[in-house]
Amino acid sequence: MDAHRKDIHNSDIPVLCRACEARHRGVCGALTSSQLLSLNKQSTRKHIEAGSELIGESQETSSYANIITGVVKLTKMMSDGRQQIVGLQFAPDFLGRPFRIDSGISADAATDVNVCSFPKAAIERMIKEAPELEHRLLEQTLKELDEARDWMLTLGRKTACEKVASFLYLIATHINPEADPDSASFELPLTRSDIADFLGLTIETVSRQLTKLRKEQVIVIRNNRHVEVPDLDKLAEFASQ
Amino acid sequence: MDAHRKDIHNSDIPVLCRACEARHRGVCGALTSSQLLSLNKQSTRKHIEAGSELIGESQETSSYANIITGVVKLTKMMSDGRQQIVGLQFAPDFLGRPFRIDSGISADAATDVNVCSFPKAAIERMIKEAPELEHRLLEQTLKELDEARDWMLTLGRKTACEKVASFLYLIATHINPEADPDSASFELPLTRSDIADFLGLTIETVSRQLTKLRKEQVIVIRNNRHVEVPDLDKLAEFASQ
DNA sequence: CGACCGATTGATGGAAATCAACCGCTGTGG
DNA sequence: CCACAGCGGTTGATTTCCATCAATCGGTCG
Repeated sequence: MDAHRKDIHNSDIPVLCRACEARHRGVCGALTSSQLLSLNKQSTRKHIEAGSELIGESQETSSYANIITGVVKLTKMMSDGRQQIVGLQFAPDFLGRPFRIDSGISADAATDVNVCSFPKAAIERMIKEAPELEHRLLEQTLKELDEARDWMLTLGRKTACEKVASFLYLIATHINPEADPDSASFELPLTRSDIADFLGLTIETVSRQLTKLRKEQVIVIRNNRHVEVPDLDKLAEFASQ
Repeated sequence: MDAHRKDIHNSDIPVLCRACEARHRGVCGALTSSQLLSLNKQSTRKHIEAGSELIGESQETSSYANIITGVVKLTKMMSDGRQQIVGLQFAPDFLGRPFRIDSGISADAATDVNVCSFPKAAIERMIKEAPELEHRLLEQTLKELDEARDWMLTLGRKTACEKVASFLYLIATHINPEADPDSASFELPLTRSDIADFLGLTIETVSRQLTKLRKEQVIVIRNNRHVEVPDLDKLAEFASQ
């Protein structure tokens, strides 16, 4: 992946981009430093508070964004109010659906979120100039497809307990990818209600399974939100994965 | 989409490609007639019988393919035997995971299938020459991602009856896309067992819901496999979509 | 302090899984 | 030719897991 990075020195990299993960693991890694500079002129950093909407369900959005920090949830809703979270996105994921207005999905900030936002047109023009950018988008889309299909197995075939364990495992391995691969300690980015919507369960069942995992000593729960996992392998067993 | 077709006349189009849907709606539409000709020299038509495997779960596959006719099911399996169908593919879908060996998915012919198969290397070389080809792959991948997320809502939040109705609606609208948009009549490409694995149910529940829909006069069942839907809108209501 | 919100826990009900019997069809072999 | 085994599918009886309904807890904010 690093082979695609056109820059060797940081000399002509925009200040805001220097520490940005999107330039390494994200889509911006596909750009030359001059392209990065031009895109940077049109980009703005934005802070979005937990709970507010990034992309409306079928409202047209005129910009794309990279997630800098925080967690974004992608939700589908039925007309009678039932809803399902169909994806979680972490830094440095690319946010926004290229080449189509909408697919009945809304994107909301699960936690406080910082994004780097660009006009749609700027990205689409740049795609034409840099095929490598489209390649990165394909890579991310394939990754999201894999994740969606993994989750389909969880939704369709796992028990409530396995679902909750799978969720905790997912968060433990995504919220801080560089951390210890054996144990983990983190703040849950979702409320019980969100977790239920992600797992196709009710909040009561989520709560019961969490206390079950706590009693089985698979996890330690501090403040309803803070979770510690002393042994990730053990958690994976409970998740059947 | 037609704007991308480089050919006006059929004169220099390979015989096998002339009637192929992949050249219109599929990935081959991204190729010039000379590229098509060169790819065609390396491609072979293959017939696969219902039930046999196209891509093993983690075995490396050295070729990609376009589906000419038939239905392919993508399956994920757990170590204890539970399984979930995570996608169905119809003509002229592209088959095979670009840029990665595997993602724990196996592809099996649900019905008898005809494919047009190419060596992996040929496609990957052609992607470098024709960015438009990668664009088509991105389009298809985004479509599959949308479908996967739609299905996540079905798996997580719908009742057994809504799931079965959703499945019938999916088949009715995909098996013959050009047909009457109001009613439908088709052979189910999946067994009851496959349907159960697609819906996250058991075969018994699938069977019960089918008879329920039959008694409610939403569908007519002829030979266990042949289904008629006199009113697709009514079916969509039962599917809550 | 009390209202409110998110979360937990308990009691009960229901939808789907499980267990089991049976149907209709096909192919096979005595 | 018929007996019967095998397979996919249906139907019935029972069980189980999760949803639903309801009460309570703990923390925060006005």
